[in-house]
Amino acid sequence: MPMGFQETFKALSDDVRREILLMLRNGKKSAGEIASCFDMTNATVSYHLSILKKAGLITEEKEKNYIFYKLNTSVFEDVMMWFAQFKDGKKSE
Amino acid sequence: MPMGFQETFKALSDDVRREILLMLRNGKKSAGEIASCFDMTNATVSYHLSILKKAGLITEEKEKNYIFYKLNTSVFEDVMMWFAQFKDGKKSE
DNA sequence: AATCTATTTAGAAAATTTTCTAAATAGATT
DNA sequence: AATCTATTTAGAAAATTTTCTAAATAGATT
Repeated sequence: MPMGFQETFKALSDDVRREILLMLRNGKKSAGEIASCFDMTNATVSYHLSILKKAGLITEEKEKNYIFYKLNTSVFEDVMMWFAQFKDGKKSE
Repeated sequence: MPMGFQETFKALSDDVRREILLMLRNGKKSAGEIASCFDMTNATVSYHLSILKKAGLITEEKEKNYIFYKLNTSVFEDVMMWFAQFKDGKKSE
């Protein structure tokens, strides 16, 4: 689903979106719960959620008329891998 | 020096800048050497270098009339730490 | 079926980022 | 001292991102 690193790193480059990710560490939260933590409209938070979703960092789950979001840890692993290239990278290159 | 994560993640969110970082894995390179790998003006690459420098991801070193850039691995460690928060984060929180 | 509740989508304005051209800087060479 | 070489800075244009308001969607309740 995620188009690649460009999209994922762009998603990670915003304070609000990183805050959302931290917020989801201990389990899923609805769009409304997430939005209530910020001083911006629900529409704007929804925009940020869509960016995180496109980047593959979160997934959604509909229940009643709520939409719950939760972390997709596998993409975090991928980003970690990218950083691993800088750990004593001299050997393989 | 780096103002914090916002700046560092913003710096990492651009393809050109991530490419520069990869390019510096096997040692320092001058601004000109770096610029020659891209299809953009030296001035533009200089702009990207300044963003990476402000983010603390690279440092510069003047020699003759060249300016050499190299990775500052300690800031990479810091970013890795941020990601570590998502690794089985349930216990401590 | 009408209404309510939670959320997203569309479209526009504001803010930020990226890129360029032209000029500036600064050390090295003639 | 004049010039050359490598690089950056300034300022503007173009592109992208963030935010808002208003309207749309869709499932739940009355």
